[in-house]
Formats: sequence, C-alpha cells, structure tokens
Amino acid sequence: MIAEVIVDIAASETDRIYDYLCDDDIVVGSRVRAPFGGKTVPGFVMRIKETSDVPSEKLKKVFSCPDELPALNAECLALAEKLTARYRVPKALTLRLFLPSEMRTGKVRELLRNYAELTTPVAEMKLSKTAKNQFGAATYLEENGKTDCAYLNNVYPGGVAALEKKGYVRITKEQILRDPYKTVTAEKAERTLTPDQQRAVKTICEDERTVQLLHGVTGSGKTEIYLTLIAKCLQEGKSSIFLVPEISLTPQMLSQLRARFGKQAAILHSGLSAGERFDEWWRLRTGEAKIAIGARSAIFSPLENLGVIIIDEEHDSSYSSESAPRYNTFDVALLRAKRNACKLVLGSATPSVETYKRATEGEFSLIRLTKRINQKPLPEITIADMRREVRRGNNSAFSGVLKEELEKCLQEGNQAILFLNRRGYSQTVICKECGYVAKCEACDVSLTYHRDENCLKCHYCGMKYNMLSACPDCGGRKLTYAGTGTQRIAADLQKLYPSARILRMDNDTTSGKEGHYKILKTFAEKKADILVGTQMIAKGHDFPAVTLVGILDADMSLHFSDYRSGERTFQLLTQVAGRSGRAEEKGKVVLQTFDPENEVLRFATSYDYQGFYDNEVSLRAAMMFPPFAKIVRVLVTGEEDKKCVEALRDVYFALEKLYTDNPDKFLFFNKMRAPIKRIQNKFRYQVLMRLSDTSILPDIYAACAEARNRDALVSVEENPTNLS
DNA sequence: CGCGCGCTCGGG
DNA sequence: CCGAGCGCGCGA
Repeated sequence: MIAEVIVDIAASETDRIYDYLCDDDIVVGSRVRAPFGGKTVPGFVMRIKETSDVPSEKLKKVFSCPDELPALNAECLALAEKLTARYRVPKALTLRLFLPSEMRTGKVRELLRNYAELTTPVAEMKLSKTAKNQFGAATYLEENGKTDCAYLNNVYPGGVAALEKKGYVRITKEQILRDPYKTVTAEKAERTLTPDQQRAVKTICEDERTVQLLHGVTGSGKTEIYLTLIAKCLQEGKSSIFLVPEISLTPQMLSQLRARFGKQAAILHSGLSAGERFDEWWRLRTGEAKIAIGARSAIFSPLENLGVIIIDEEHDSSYSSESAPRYNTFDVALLRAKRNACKLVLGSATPSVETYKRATEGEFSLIRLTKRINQKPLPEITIADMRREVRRGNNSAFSGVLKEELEKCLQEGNQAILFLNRRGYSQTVICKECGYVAKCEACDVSLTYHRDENCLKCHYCGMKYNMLSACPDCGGRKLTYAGTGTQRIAADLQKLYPSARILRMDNDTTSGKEGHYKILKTFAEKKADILVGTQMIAKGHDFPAVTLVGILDADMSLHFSDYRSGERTFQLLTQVAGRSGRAEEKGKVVLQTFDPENEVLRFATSYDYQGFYDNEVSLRAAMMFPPFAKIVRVLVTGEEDKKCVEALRDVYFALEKLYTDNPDKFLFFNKMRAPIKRIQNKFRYQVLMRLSDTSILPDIYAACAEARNRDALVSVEENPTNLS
C-alpha cells in the first residue's frame, strides 16, 4: 500500500504530499516516522492508495508509531484541510494544532510508576539504628499504605531500595494517568436554575440558529447555564468544548468543574506539566473524557460527536492566535459546530461590537440576562474629574474623592483595588489641563508618541505629526505622555497611608503564572489592604471583602491608538467595576479621568451596554471601521533587512495589482514601516489595507503565501488587536 | 592548486 | 527544515 504523507516540517518548501510504502494496517490520520532527506522525521498519513506516480525505486517505507489510535480523527483532518486553505500556511503547521506538543517532540509518555508496599510490619523489621531513611520510609508506608517511590526517595533517599533488598517491601509498577486536580475537593453540587436561566437554556436548545449569544450582566449566572448545557449533552452521550480566556482558568473555576463533572472533564491549560497535558488530551481522544475545558487551543480537542461548543467572555482578545496559523477561535468553532450540527454558545457581559451587531441583525440568536442572581445592585461608579484636581494644584495620582473613599474603606477594615491602565510602550499625548488628546485628522484615532523621532504617528494610516509643545485647544503646557507606573503609585500610597498593607501586581513583580496566583491568594486571604495592579487584576478571582475599586487613569485605554479603544475601555471598566462589592457590602467605584464628558465613560458608569453599542456602532459606520470594513495588515518580518525588503517588494507588487484591479473593494492601501521597526532582532515592514469587500481576502492570503521565503515571514492579520 | 563557505536544490 | 553538491574567492 501507498501512504500520502505530510512531513512534520514547518516550511513551505516541504509542504507537499510525499508518497511512501506502508503496511496494510496503517490508517488515515495516524502518525508515522518517515525517512526523509537523510534522517527520519515525523509525519501524518493523509490518504491511503494502491499505486503511486513516483518511480518505485524512489519510494521508501514509513514506520508506524506505536499510538493505539490514529492521532487525528476524521473531523480533525477535515478541519485541518479547511484551515490550511483559509490561512495559507504549511499543512504541518495546521496539523500540529491538533496534537499536544509532547506527542510531537517524541518523548515517550511515562505512564508507569513504581509503587512501594510493606510486606512486613515495622515492628518485625531488623534495621540498623543508623538506617534512618529505611526506618522513615517504612514508618511512612505503615501509616499511609502504598506510596509512590518517587516521593519516598525524595524524602528518604535510598530507603525503599534497601528495604526491598531485605524483602520488607514489595515494589510494583502501575500504570497511572496523571491527574492534575486530584487534590481539588468537591464543593457545591448542581444548583437549581432561576426562571431566567431556564428560559436561556430552553432558547439555546430550541432556536434553530447555530450561534447563540448570551448577553448577561456580571453575576447573572452564565456559568450555571453553560454547565447545564454541558450536563445535558453528557446525558445524551454527546461531548462538549468549553473555552475560557487563559486568565480565567483559576483554581476556583477548575474545582467547580471538577466537582460537577469529575473525570468526564479534561482540563487543558498552560499550567499543566507536559505529561499531564498529554494524559488529559489522551482521555479526550479515547472518549474517556467528554468535556474539554481550556483556553483558545482547546477548540482543537480530539472530541467526536460534539453537542455544544461554548466560548465564554467572547470579546476577549486572547481568542485570536498571535502566531501562524493566525486563526480566530470563533471561526474554527463555527466550522466544528456546523459539521457536528451543534450549537455554538457565545457568552459575555460586554460582547464585542462585531458579535453584537450580527446578533441584533438576526444572524445569531440573542439572549439577554438582565438580572443579577443575588438581586444585588451593581456598584455605584463616581467620576472624578482630574482636570479640576490639577487646577486645584493636586498633581498626585489620587483625586480627593478617591482619598476620601480609601480612608473610609481602610477604617472599616475592608479591602480596595487600585487599577492602573498601562498598555505597552505606546503612549498618547494628553493635556492635563483640558483633557485634549492628539488624534489623527483622517482616522480619528489617537496618535502614538515616538520617542526616537520625537513625533506623533497614526498607526492606521502612517501619517506623521510634529510633537506638540503646547495644547492646541487651551494653550496649556502640561502635556504628558507618560503614564505613572504601579511602582510609583504603590510608593505614593504607602506615604499617604503608612499603616496600610499594600500589594503590587504587574509584569515586574509577577514572574510566571504562579506569581499571579500567589499575589491574588495573599490578597484574597486578607493579608493586604490595597492591591495595585494593571489589566491582570481585572478578571478572575472573587474578593468578597473588596468594597472599593479605584480606576486611576481611565483615559489610558480610552485614548489608546486603536479603533477598538472605546470598546476595550467599556469592557475593562465593566469588568473592573464587577470586582467591587461581591458579597454583603455594597461596592463603590471611583473612576478618574481627564475627560469626564466622554460618552464611553458615561455609558460605562451607568452600565448601559445598549447605549454604548448604539453610539459606538454609529461611530464605526461613520469612520468605516470594523464591522463595516475589515482592516488587514500584511506583516513582513525577518532577521535580515535586505530579505525583508525583498519579500515586501514581492508582496507589495502582488497586492498593488489586486488594488488597482479592484479599487472598489479597498478603502485604504499603503505600505510602510511597521510602527515598531524591530522586535527581538527582527525587522518589520507592513502593508496596511482597509477593505470594504472581503471577497479578495483569499487573494491577499495567496499573495502572502507566494512572497514568503526562507528568510522572511509574511503573515496576514485581520482586524489586528494592536498595530505595533 | 586546494579548501572553505555560501547558495541552490531536493527530499518520496 | 537540513544535508549534499557545487561554484567562486582567497591564500600559499
């Protein structure tokens, strides 16, 4: 038999079918080891056939991998096919998405572990008095029964081995599946649904549309709806995928899921060890587990017979992949939902404008949950006008209102969170006296300050403006472009409240994911009074004792040079406000801004999503931004400047032809240097486009695939989240 | 004249 | 991606 094989090499030059001889028992979708150019590489069997056009003397034989099941099932193969066509990336790259990385790197999974068990009571053992480790290990075994040798060797090195030699201990090898959450204990069982929740479940099940948008205010019980849907699928023997942003995979959430579904759920997330991740994946592949829970990449879970796919916090930017293939989770989910004829449920308190538009237009079903489960009102948001503070001579980062509230909060023994909104190094110029923000005349998007050229640039059209020395509106000279860091805030705060225990959380203080949890845990245990941090404290974790949230610089995100800055800000504020007053105490939020009249802030303070949406959508329509147009950036990156320029020239030539042939489909077209010219030693160039008609998108992808070469990567980003 | 590095090509 | 093959440039 002949196998058509894709070798697992991520290069366009090797991205084609190679024919190999194979045994009869090899099936489509399985992994093989293929002799290729002098050595053996992993590969995937895409098809099986009787004969090959390749001269028989060239054909070599593939070896099968000892997998018990083909790595890819039929659905995964079909999906990989579609994604390859859509994103124009090497097939190997798409196929890799479906496997846990430890399967590729070839390390044999370790499933056998040595366990020790006593055969003789400790009292009857003859041990030398100096053999502390033997005695320790024996005592431990007597008290705890059968134990993992690895653990014993850690605590009592060599003890077990010596005991075995004497015949006091029996060692057995046991196959185990690593269970990352065995320590998690069950908490609450199934809850009864409120009438609203029941109605939502009913609609989702009965509506004929594939996509169901669940728009529910914070605390309206969306999670319980998801769990009910999953449980329902389980009863019908169907499987489910439940996606959440990586940051929401908190220990609380995981234990809740474990408590509800036990071993039926497989949890895939970055905190797992390689082995654990493999085991969780394997449980899904064999069908032992029927629920896949995880971040973005869990959409590629090897499940069959899907009953529902859920994307929680639908608006979250982590659902777009940042590296090739730059897939969008929603698109992949929709393909899977269509194939399985199942529902795709999107949930959010603040849906993205694009999604909400499609829902209001009837393409998606729209389910609103307007009531909070516990009937508690949302916290009250007070706007502090920072312009007035500056005029009054208060140049500190804290407004009078905030200081007042902080004092009250600390006196009552409650906790506070201060939220700081720094985003990368992109900075906007803002007048501290009147709140003026420099914007592009053509795009109505905030300009970004570039220190190297001392100028302001629009990231959407490339227009350059001279740096301002005074405010064009009020003539004031208090222009600022540097946000205050968390470090400074924490120090100032300490001066103000010497006895307060202050915790700081930002990229500098937290190393890795463990760091986050440690800090959040410390705060949750009330070992600190005030938590100062950036974006990362906006989601996850409940802090019942927090009664005050201060948003120090709402403008930072509002005036970020991105057409979505308004949307982001609304989402962020809603989320941050939700941190306050979760338990008995009523929460308060103080929002500091230089632009108190700003509409987005007004809608956020009154929790008026619909108002925000109506306003935003008309702005987008007027300026022809998504969802009324599509922004496409073609990014050329590589280590050698010359090679990049070459690739840029090639791709620009092809794109320019598309542009001149279809001028009606383009709103904007230009090539330029990327705003950040070099990242990690890689040069960056871009062609920026805005399309009114996306029908030429496949041609753009094709042009990029064509121009790509060994030394320059050419990638396409649709509606990119940042244009740096 | 000989070796070394850089580019091109092919891999089943 | 990676190794083989080959061409050209420089040193003795």
